[in-house]
Amino acid sequence: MRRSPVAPVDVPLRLWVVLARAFDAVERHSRASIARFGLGTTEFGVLEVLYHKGELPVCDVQRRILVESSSTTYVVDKLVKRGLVRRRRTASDRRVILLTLTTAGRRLIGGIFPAHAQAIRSAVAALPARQQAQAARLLRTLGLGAAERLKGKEIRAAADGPALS
Amino acid sequence: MRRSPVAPVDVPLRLWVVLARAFDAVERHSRASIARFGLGTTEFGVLEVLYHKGELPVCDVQRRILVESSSTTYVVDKLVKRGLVRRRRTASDRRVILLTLTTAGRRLIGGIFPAHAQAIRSAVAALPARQQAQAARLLRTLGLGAAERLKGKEIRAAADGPALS
DNA sequence: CCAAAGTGTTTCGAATTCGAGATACTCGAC
DNA sequence: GTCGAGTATCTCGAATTCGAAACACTTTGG
Repeated sequence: MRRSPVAPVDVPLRLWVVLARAFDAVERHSRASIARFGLGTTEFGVLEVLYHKGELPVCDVQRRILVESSSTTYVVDKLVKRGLVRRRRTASDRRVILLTLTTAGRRLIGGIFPAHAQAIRSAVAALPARQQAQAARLLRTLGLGAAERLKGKEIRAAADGPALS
Repeated sequence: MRRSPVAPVDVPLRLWVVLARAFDAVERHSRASIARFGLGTTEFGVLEVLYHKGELPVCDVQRRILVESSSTTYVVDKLVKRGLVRRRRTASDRRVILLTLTTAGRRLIGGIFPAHAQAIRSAVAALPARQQAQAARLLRTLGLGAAERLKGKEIRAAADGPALS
């Protein structure tokens, strides 16, 4: 009677699977929490970043909410139309557009955020605090490493692609 | 001179942020790896599940690829049109539709999978094997717990919603 | 056997996201 | 200064995803 009838399980692949599943499950909590207030995930993301970091260029916001630039424009447009966010030009660099919360926007996110934070706490509560911190450390390393390798690949692809085709 | 000028950082929120970032970074590797072969993430997901598990009902496939049922129909349709997957009815339960790879589908995914697995290994290589296993354990607990709490909430919402409105 | 509740799959329309490519601007090398 | 590469933002069309609801079938409990 063998212990492992098929394969000794590929650890990296297993990590990727459980990472995706964990993200999905927690994201559903997050989504549900946010949906209560009539916002989408990325809309909430924009408001939250501006709430905690203050006025920021679109590109900085984009990096934090993990969607492409064209999607960011779309989301910001909606928030501007709803009177929650304002666009403003800078003198220092005329390419960038700064985003700020309006008073209404600040009031909205300020009222929502605590409940949302609570929802996230409950979502990850299967791990005790100590293990949450440990998981966070490991995930940070994992994420930074993956992002780093990604940058390398992009550069290689950009150099190879046009040159070799 | 204080150690922590602002806040002592909320561990659950930080965990959620690094989880999302790690997922995003690894997912980009995965996406890029899969795109080389002219497939989308979910298309690949369907092929891979069928490759490793054999013939399966649509609903089983759906649970594993983490998209809603309507999206599953959409993706399976595309794969059927491309001649990679076949739909088949069962006598035992006439509601379910079984999915299988065609010969072409099996050949395709069989040729692709090793390279993809390699891409994933490289994506998560920032963590040594020991820590990968540790992260996988923590994420498994986290994901299962979050999914569990989610089920509870849905039931509560279904009971509350219609009754109280 | 029947009704009601539950499950598996699909349809449809709307919302979101992406990718490629414009546009406008900055910066560094020459 | 000016050319070219790089950056910030936006536009547009296409692909993907979702949610709600329809439909077909099965199961459960009288």
